[in-house]
Amino acid sequence: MSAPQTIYDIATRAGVGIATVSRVLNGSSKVGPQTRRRVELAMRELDYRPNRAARRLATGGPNRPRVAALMPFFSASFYYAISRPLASGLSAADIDLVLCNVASRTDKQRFLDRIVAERSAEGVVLGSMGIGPDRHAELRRLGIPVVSIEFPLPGIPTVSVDNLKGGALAARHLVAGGAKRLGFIGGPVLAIPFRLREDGFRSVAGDDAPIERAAEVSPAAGAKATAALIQADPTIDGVVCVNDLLAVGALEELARRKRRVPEDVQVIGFDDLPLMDVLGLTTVRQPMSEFGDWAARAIAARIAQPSVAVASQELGLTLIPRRTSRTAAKTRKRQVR
Amino acid sequence: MSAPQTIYDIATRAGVGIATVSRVLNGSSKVGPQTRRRVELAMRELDYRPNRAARRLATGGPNRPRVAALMPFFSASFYYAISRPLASGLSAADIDLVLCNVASRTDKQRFLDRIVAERSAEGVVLGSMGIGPDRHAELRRLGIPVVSIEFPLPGIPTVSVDNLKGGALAARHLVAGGAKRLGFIGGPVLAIPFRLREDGFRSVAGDDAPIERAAEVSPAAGAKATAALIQADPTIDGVVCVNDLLAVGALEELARRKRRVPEDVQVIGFDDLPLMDVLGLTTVRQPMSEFGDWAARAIAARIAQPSVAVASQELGLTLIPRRTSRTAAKTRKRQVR
DNA sequence: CTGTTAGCGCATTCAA
DNA sequence: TTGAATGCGCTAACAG
Repeated sequence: MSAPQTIYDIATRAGVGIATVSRVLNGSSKVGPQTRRRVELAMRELDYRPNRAARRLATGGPNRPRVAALMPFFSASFYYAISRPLASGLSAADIDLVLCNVASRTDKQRFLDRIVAERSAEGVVLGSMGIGPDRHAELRRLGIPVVSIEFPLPGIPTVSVDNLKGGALAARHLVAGGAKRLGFIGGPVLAIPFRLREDGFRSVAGDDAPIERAAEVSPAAGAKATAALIQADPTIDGVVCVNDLLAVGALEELARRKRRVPEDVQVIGFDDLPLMDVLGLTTVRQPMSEFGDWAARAIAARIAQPSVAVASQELGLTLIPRRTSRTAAKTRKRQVR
Repeated sequence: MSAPQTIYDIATRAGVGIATVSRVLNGSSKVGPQTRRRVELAMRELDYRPNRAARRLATGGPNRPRVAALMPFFSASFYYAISRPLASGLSAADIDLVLCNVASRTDKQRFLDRIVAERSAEGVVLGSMGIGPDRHAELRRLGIPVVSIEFPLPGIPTVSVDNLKGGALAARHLVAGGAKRLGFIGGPVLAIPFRLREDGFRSVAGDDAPIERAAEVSPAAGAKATAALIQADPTIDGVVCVNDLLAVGALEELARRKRRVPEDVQVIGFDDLPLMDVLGLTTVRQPMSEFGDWAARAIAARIAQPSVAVASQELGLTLIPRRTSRTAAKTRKRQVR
């Protein structure tokens, strides 16, 4: 590719003034057809492309802020549920949302590098991921506020739930339903929330309870982990899953093995994703849409008033009993915190 | 709010030079603490916010294009499935993706107004929605390319499927499974694809086949429509749904009425959303991720080479037989087109 | 450590 | 219809 051309280059090339170039650029009708053709030709020949920043500066257009949302967006519909209110909230605050689908650690760094190098965002929303203290310092130096969803970071406003308590809640629910031997299906260990739920589970099921960690979060992985769990201990009659998708896989595997749910084995998930009601999965519901709402409000506030701090918030978890667990004496929804 | 301030304003206010202001703005360490405080104070008092365009112009940073994706993003996970590859594809092409969640007609106009007024995007991706010819002309005058997903528009490259054929395919599948009396659950009439599927259905089920149109696309609406359908004609033994979510609702309603699926009533959906395999729903699969891939490639190409046209493309539909339909003599996946 | 000066690329007067 | 000159708000040398 050629080096960036300017209207001067193409004006010279076409033998006209820059004003004329600008005119054809903006589709002004006050340009002779002859001239227009010459200019258009020159633009094509030089592979010219207008500089956005210059245009906006010149036109004095509004200076709408942009926030970059970094999330492993498409790994689970969890983020979908968060993005919806996030997008709406930001839109209402007249802020543009730039989606950054983070699929790997390098992805994340690439996006962040860009943001600081080009100052291409006035705010950053982190979904389920952290940033190093150096990076944080850099962003704060540049005055780019950051808020986090589901990933507590020192000095960064965060919205989260008590995952430790949530894991315990799930385990206790199955125990209340009569489960004697609990197993746990975890997720990738790097995910802090997953680890906390696991710890919570342990706190009630004991340290010797069998645990399987799925490498990825999908029904297939959940099925595989379930098989491993049963192999490890055939007497298991309660499976706590770190996430709904995994739980769905557990259900599939159990059906395949002709184990009745919840009679033989109870299953509980985490999140309460869309369609889980249809599937009848008992789960611990996360307030996903509130996550998005909060993030939108928080980042908008930080951008509007950099000087006033916004406080982190911990939201409540709700146990949603459905068909995959036994309800001892009419268990109802139970609010935690 | 106050009128936009510049660094000159705050420089004057703080009694320093603009360079110093710029320095504190960028977190340069070469500023006396005393001076810095004065500048920061002035900035706060005047509610100063830097002009992004000017910064970028001055720094000569890369001129990354942005494309605005206008979709009813969060109404169905259908768009989620499309956005994923769209985001990845654009990211690979070094293009920013700005999400525009269009919830209403006015929303759409607002976003488009902005784009033309502020030239805030170098490309537009339309998801399941059209634009008027005047708007189209305006965009083309400004040299902002547009591509469309699932909504054929004259003069605009579009990726789509043959919905007419798809509707017929679904109906024929149920007939092949032995259905004698077919009913149809449609969606909002304004949606062209929905209407086409309905027409396709009609072409095989006949004009007198009962049809219910759900006002919104959700399991609840599907259940309601199913009830109405059965009320209209209790002998119905095959339900073709314009969309999977509606089909899920149909399944629920049928279960509630103790009608066996597929023995008493067969059900087929459209899309093949995530988890439909788990639910065992027979459906007509749309190549959603290919939609996103195509859109990313198409808009990137248009932006890179405005002079070369890109052709519309029609993708294939696949029938996915599962547990909610009867397979006469081992029906296999059938590719169309 | 701080101020002065000169562009960045473009839209837009104002004359011609 | 066209061109020359001016400024958008900011960063980055360059002096002091």
